Amino acid sequence: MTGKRARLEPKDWEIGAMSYIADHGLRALTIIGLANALGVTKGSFYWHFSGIDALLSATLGRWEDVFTDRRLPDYAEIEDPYERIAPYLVESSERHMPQRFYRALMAAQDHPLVAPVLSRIARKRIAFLTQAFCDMGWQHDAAEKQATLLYAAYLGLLQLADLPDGPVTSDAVRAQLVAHATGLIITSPPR
Amino acid sequence: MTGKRARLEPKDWEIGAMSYIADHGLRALTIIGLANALGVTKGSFYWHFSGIDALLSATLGRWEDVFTDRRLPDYAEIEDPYERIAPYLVESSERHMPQRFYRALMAAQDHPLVAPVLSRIARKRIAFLTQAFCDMGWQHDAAEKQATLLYAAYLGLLQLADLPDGPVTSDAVRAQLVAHATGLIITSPPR
DNA sequence: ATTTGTCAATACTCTAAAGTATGGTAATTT
DNA sequence: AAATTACCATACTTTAGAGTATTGACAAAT
Repeated sequence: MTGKRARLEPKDWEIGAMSYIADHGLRALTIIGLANALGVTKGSFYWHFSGIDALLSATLGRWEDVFTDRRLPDYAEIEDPYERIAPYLVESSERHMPQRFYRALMAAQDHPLVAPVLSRIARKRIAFLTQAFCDMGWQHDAAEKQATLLYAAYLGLLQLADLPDGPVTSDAVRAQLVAHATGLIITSPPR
Repeated sequence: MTGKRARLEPKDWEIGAMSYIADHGLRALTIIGLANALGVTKGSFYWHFSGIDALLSATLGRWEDVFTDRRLPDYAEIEDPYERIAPYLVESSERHMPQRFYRALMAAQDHPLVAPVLSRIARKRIAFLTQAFCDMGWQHDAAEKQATLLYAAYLGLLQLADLPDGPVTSDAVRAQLVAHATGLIITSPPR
């Protein structure tokens, strides 16, 4: 026990919602459940937010900002385009909060608040990858296809990775697979 | 109006559940909602099934049987391994009921009844693809990685394909992408 | 034609979670 | 120190959907 009663601001709810969604899925998010997880009651929630949609919007906004908009520029500064893409793909084999949260969003693609976010993110990232492939010598058109394919593989791996008892459950297999995919997809253009 | 009152058997509920899930997602499936869609009330439902889990199990079983267990043997008889795989990948760019249902299941990977089904399906299909790559001259180990990667790309494309306003929304783009992926992944082993 | 069995409609109860209203407590301000 | 503000708890109401019990209608069998 902390002895002190919890005292929250909107940010805390948004971050709490992220882990909650990452852990239990978006559809499992309830005000009461999250309030419990944060050690308060919903009386607190309605002080900060008008309803569950308001919380969701804020949470999605924060996530898009922190994990995409602020990250891509950093990556973009890496000179070697290969080094710029590779670590990105490696992430697909990890299962930390951001990946798990992303998976939860994909699982709720049909949600009206989620769909536009996912579309934007996909586009931003594919644009980023396309640029990298261009820097490796690909024609823009082919680079875009290559980037999209890479992104699709990334999504699929993410998917397979948290399938219990699935074909890529073990860490070793996932690592090998990422290496394989990297070698096959992240290459210079064929002559 | 048919004039005749609807008169259903379990099979009808299972098939109805498939399209309902394909259309609205698994978590949106409710007994009352499905009953309405079928033109009856839940009084009918509880005659045929003990509860929603019973319906789900039956539906998943039917789907696994019809769309995987009965289909792979047919494909397997095709001589040319390339021809055996390619049409399979093309399916990822379609959005008919089976694909949409599959997507809905992926979106509910965490559901206790769904997870094992998805794991089995993934394994069966990857095994099938692995065999095909072996027939193309790949070593078993590399063939398996290649198959898994192909399957991941397949899942990712499925995902991207029904993202509204996403990067692969148009039919033309999807077709091009499938062609691109086919050329890159479904090849003879490198010498 | 009567009976029996099969399937569906109606009318309940029960539960989880949303949302609201109000009162309570700690921190900050004055 | 008193008052104000910010935040939280409690006690409601409301709603959707699960599940149950009973009654009703049509079909098949006898």
